[in-house]
Order: sequence, then structure tokens, then C-alpha cells
Amino acid sequence: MNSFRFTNFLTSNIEIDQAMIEHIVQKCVTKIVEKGTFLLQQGDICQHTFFVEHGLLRQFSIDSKGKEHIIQFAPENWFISDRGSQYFKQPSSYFIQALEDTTVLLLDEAFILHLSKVSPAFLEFNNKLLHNHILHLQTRITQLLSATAEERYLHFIKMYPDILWRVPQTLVASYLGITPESLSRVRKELAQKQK
Amino acid sequence: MNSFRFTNFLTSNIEIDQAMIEHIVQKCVTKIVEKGTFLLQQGDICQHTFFVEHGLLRQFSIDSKGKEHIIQFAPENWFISDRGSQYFKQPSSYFIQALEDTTVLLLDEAFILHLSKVSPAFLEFNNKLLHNHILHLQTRITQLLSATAEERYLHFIKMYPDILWRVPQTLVASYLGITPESLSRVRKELAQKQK
DNA sequence: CGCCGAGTTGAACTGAATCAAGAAACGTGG
DNA sequence: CCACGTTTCTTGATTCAGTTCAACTCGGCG
Repeated sequence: MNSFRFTNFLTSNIEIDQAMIEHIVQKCVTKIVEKGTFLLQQGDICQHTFFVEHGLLRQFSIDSKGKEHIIQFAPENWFISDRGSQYFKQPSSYFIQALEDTTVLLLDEAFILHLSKVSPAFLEFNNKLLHNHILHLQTRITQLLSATAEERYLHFIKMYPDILWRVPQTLVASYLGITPESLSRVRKELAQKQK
Repeated sequence: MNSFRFTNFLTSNIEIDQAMIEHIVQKCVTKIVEKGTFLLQQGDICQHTFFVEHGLLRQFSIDSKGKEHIIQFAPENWFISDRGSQYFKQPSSYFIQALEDTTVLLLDEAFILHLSKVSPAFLEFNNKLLHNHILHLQTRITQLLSATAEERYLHFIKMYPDILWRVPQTLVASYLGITPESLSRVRKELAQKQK
């Protein structure tokens, strides 16, 4: 059973009959990828929205100096996609990569549009996802504009406590927009304050 | 005629008959506010999506140290709203304020939902707006994560050349996430490179 | 055992913030 | 149309958060 979480997620987020959920789930392609695999590369047009059934993904960019910047992590029960690229059929600026062996469900844009037409409930659901995404992005911008490295770290561990234990610190640093060395120092500071 | 731009905007962005556009426009409330007026305050639930017919708005937050951070500007032909707050009926973290005497059209969430139901074209239109918004927010995050003050400034003047002339530099600095003094120095640097 | 990647620590450096003061531009009322 | 006060912009001196570079530690794993 590779779509357990997805079925659950739909059930608890859409007002919809079980038959429709079965229908949706069955039309989704399941993909099992191993750690390191890329599901999207910079320059490609994003073809799918991914739902993480099991495992962990990251979305990141590489800047002009060759540095990686993580835009977001996606653990179990998260959707991830370059919505802009997928919707506007533009080349993406991002990579999506598996940080662990991961099982994802693939929803392509055509299927999303189709479901939105035949099922008002699904339409509503997708709308909710979009607004949720916007909410997250806005929070992230506010953080980057107004919080120090330490504040951003504290915010991170509150929001994503489990991810801290699943990825090397260097990736958390990349998400926070600081160097691994700086993150190490922030953590040291905090540990001393604890005492 | 207070909805000239809005009518134009709809006409060129939706595949829809003129009668429907008339209908939409007539149901929208026009509001003329003077410079300084707040259309949304931190803590309020955002009730409207605003379309800027004439003038200029800003969306900003105030952090724990009392500093302002501009999330986005909205000149003519732009929509602005705290989509998250409006959709989820949550208190907003942001202010929306007029930087010039401004004419806006108000679309409330109920009206948006209604139109989305009766007009597939409008639904599609709103979807486009949402995706566009996501695209912008993502670009902004990438900028904040990977670009220096100077690079962000150059990016800004390329994206919003007119706004530079319409607001004090101190607000541009706030958008870029730097102090007014730093922006002044960045500009000085660039002027010297020009020579 | 020895290597290797992840994390830590130190020292020097740097981009931007802060604080402070002066110059320029602006609008409002007389 | 000028005068005055207010806001905006610039410049300098200093400080600071975070980067960079380099060396070292630690824990796994072949």
C-alpha cells in the first residue's frame, strides 16, 4: 500500500465520497526513488505536484556563485512542486531532490485541472493548498526580512522539529540562509544559555 | 469612471463576454483613499482583495523591535491582499497602506467564491492570480537568500522601475531588507562604477 | 586501522547596521 | 513667492553579525 497517507490526507481535507477518493488515488502514479534522486532539475518545466507518502524531499536553487539555497523541505504528508513553473509552463529555477529513500505520488497539471472541473470538492481542496502555500511563503519572507540567525533557527525547530534530526545541519543552515559554521555557533550559544 | 483599468485588466486576462465583465465591475465597490490610509491593519482579518485602479499601496509588517518590513508594493493594475488571512479567516500579520492618494476596487472573499462558481473563466483567472502570486513570493525568497544588497537593488529597479521614482528611498530600502543608509551607499557605489 | 564526511572552533575579515551630524528637498502657511 | 519646519538623503566613524578560511575532533564504515 503506497498511498496510505495520501488517502488519509484527502479524507481529512476534502468533503468527498470514498468512491471519488479511490478514483483519484488510483489515477496517481506512485514513484519510489532512492536518496539523491532528482525529481526536478533547474531549467526543466515542472510536470508534477508531488505528495510525499514516505521519506523526505528538498526544493533548492543554485545561485550564480554556485551556492545552494533550500527553499523548502517536504516530509511525509507534504505537497511539493514548482507551482509557478508547472502552471505557466516556464522553465523552473529549482531542483527537487530526495534526501532519503522516498515514495511520492505524482499529480500532473492536466489531472489537477480535470479533477477541479469534475469535482467541486477537489477544486476547493486545491485552492486550500494554494492558499496554504502562499501563507508559508509569506511567513518565510517575513522571517528572512526581520529575524536574526538565532531567531530563524528557533522558529525552524518549532515549525519542523523532526527535520532537524533527519538531515545534516549543513542543510538546515542552507534553509536558514546562513553558513554551517554560523549555525554551529548559534547552537553553541543557545546551549550555553540553557545552563 | 473609476474602474477603467480593472475592466481593461479583466478583458485582457479572461476569456469572457463583455456582459459578465460589466456584471463583475458593477458589483465591486470603489474606494478612494488618501495617502497614509490603512486598508488593513495587523491583527485584523483581511476582508478584501484590492485592485489598484490608480495610486500606490504597500503591504508591510512590523517586527518585535518595531521595524517595518515591506513585503510588496502594489501600483496600478496590481492586486494586493493578505490571501492567507482572507482565505483562512486568520488575523493578519500585515498592514496595507496607501502611499499615494489611491483608488481601489474591493473584492470580498464571498464574491470571489461566488464568481468562481458561476464563471469558469473567472475561476481560471483567480487561479492565475494565485499562481502568479506564488511565483513572485518564490522569487523574492530566492533573492533574499542568495543576492547581496547591491544585486537585490539592481533586481528591484529592473522589476519595478517606476516605483523608485514614486516612493522615498527609505521604503525601497525596507523592501530590500537593508537600512536607508546602506541603500544610499549602494547607490553611490553604482554611480561611481558607471563613470 | 585509517579514511572520510560532518561538525566544531579559532582568527581575520567584511558587508551591513548603528549612531550621529549635516545637507538637500519638500510642502505648507503666511 | 518666500520662510520655516519636516522629512529625506548623504556621509563619516564605529560596531556587529555573519562569512571565510583553515585546522582540528569525532563517529562511522570499508
